[in-house]
Amino acid sequence: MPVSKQLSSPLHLSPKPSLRVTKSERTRTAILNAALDFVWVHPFHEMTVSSLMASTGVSRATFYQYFSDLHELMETLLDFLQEEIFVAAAPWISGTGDPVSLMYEALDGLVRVCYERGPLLKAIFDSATADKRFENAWEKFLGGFDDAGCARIKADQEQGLIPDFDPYSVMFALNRLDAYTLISAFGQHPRKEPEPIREALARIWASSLYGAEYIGTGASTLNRT
Amino acid sequence: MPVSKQLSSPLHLSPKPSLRVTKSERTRTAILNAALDFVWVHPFHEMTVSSLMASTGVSRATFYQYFSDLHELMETLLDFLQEEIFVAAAPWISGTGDPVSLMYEALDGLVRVCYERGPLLKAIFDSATADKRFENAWEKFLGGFDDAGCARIKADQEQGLIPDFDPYSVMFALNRLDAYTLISAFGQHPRKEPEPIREALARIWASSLYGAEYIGTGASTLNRT
DNA sequence: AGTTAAATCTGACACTGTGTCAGTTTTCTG
DNA sequence: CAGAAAACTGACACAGTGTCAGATTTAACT
Repeated sequence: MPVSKQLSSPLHLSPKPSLRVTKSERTRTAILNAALDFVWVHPFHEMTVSSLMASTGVSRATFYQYFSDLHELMETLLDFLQEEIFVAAAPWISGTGDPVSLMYEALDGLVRVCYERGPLLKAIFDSATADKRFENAWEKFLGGFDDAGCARIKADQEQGLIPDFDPYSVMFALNRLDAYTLISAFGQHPRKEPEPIREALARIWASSLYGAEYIGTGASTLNRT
Repeated sequence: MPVSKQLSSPLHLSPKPSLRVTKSERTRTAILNAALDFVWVHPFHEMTVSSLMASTGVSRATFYQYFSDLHELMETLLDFLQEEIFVAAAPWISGTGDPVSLMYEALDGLVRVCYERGPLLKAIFDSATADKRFENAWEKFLGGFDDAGCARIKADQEQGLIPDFDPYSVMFALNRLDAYTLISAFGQHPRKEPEPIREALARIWASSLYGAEYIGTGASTLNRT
């Protein structure tokens, strides 16, 4: 019998550490954690309010006390993931120092977070295709990176580090590159190995922005888990 | 009153030109065309069998004589689009001559097709997220380009035209770059302008594969519509 | 500890959309 | 133009959604 590779279980949320933890807070967190567990194993389109609430012990109707529908639930999880991704990408977006090293650092962190959260990321992405409001939220999320990255390119262009081209459309494309590559690679079971993906993204970013001579400068920290 | 930019209407399918056009063929084509019309204007998740059949004049139950569900319908449209995309991408995949020019030519055709078919492409993509079988078909579609592009990279690496790196993961990433960039840019109303997108993709491909010195070599044919 | 208003939860209902089937109507072949 | 095959249909059972009036539980305050 082949030993199947065990998935690491998803990180759970815990209620805000206030003095009194009300029942309401506990229930809400239980629902969110049930959703995290669910999407780790099942594709988003199999998620129903019933299947979710079954694993919490409270009734289906209760779900609607906390979320207006499944998309609002997923939007909450996006907020949570967004935070982690912002932190990871921060170096290149707002850091100071050598832009090329900062870019490698940001990409490194981004790959790590997306690898850890792979199935969640994919579920969020999938749920965005079935709801107008959530799709807007997702596009705003990506759009934030378009604008921030665009600003960084302009700054580096003024310093002569990046050749002169339309920063917006290149940034638009590079962000979609990251998003869909990471979702494809890490949103499935089994996930692809992170290291080759990180190298491919780093190569493409480095050569497109700063030129071939910088390729391979960045050292991966992915292996010190 | 502001004049809203008119969308060009979607190209329709016609039944195979055989001697006798049976009623069955006509009905099937009518359903496919109704779907083309529908996704040009509405997002995929608003498509129901009823809404589709309403615009054909035949009853809802008839739909199931031709397709087992909406995803099978979309799979049929994918086959149709796939053909156009293969033709567009053929130069770089299997053409002979200067690889850099061939790459520009393929990218040029790809952008043109995806611009013309934008909303259809997006609808196909969206429907793939809600069905296991169709998701596999979509991944096989992209996977075909991964393999073909990979072979081209290897061939060009042996000729010293492309630096030595793991061809698979770079090709994986570049294909996801194209797919999601084109879907994002042209799957919405209004679509983005094709020319800046083409330039961004061409820049990224050229610098990642053949090096900075080739950027800008390719002349666009996008404007001779 | 006991009371009670507010917070939380629930069963039951109306609704939308799916996929199927027995039976009717239309097509078109010989 | 007869009749078998092809095409179509109304009606049904099912699965999932979102809502609401009322039941139950919580926890704040004597």
